[in-house]
Amino acid sequence: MKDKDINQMFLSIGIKNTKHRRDIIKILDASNKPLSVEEIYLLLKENNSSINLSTVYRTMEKLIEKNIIIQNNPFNDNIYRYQMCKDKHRHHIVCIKCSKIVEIEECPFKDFEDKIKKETGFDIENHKFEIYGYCNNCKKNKE
Amino acid sequence: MKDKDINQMFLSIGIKNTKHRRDIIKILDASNKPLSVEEIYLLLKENNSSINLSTVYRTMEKLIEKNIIIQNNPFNDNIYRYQMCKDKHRHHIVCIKCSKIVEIEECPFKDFEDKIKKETGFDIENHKFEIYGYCNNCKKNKE
DNA sequence: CCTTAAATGCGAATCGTTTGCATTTTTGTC
DNA sequence: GACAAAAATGCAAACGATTCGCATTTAAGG
Repeated sequence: MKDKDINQMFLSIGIKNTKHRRDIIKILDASNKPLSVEEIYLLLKENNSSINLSTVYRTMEKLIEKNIIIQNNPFNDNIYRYQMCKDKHRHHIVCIKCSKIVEIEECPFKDFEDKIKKETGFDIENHKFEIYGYCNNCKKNKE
Repeated sequence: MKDKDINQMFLSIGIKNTKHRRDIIKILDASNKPLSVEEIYLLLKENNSSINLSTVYRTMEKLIEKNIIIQNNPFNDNIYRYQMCKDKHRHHIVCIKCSKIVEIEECPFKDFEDKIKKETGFDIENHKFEIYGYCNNCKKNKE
């Protein structure tokens, strides 16, 4: 994501444009998997950008509120992970052993949502799907 | 679940048969939704069964290890919830406002899992699916 | 430049969960 | 039943991800 686009984004959602926020957006945008606050914090440090953990947390909160990112459920470790809301709705598969995360091409739940809506009467807003297994490397020695 | 069956279960999985554990199994078995440790703890108290929170936590751990129960992902509150491994694989829909939980009849992901397996090369072990919306009562005033 | 509101850093607090350790209970054997 | 060994429990303290209060700094707009 280019600086110009990032500036434009902050302007359009009406939040202040700070270096920390630009850096965080770049990191999330460049990542091919959801990142935890800790991971973002460490990546920022590597890039010589000194930042406080609470600031990362507060930025996540703000970006969720503005629908720029979404918060994923913890896998099994009680740690939230975050990813950009891309145009396309995405799911991921997670390796139980090495925690490798791979994006899944398609989301097959639209039809299912309609069905559930009829069955339960709920107005459906969102869903989360996570799938677990052993990746190519780890499946040889599942231990 | 009857006492006889519970005793038999503890015997067959090789863990000690204590009143606390029997009580917890009964509560989980009777519940139509996943329960948190806190909820189990309070239900036990109501039934005049004094127990320590850590004991509930340790019982959960043991029952997961023996594949008697499964641990669900936190919804949005960072609290784990637990449910019996019934013969049938289940999912739930959660009301965003009042947290009401309703069981969904069917799990449509078997075919999808096969597809993902081919695409990614993962050996798939498990999946978790959660769906969110407003229940019949709450959808009138979403606020 | 100057003002105001928002963002940040820092440290302390929160809260669900885990752990160490002493005590109690279960289980199997005599 | 009594006994020994292993497992389970209670209790209090520790842990760790996240949140919060508050003083300071920074961005945005006139």
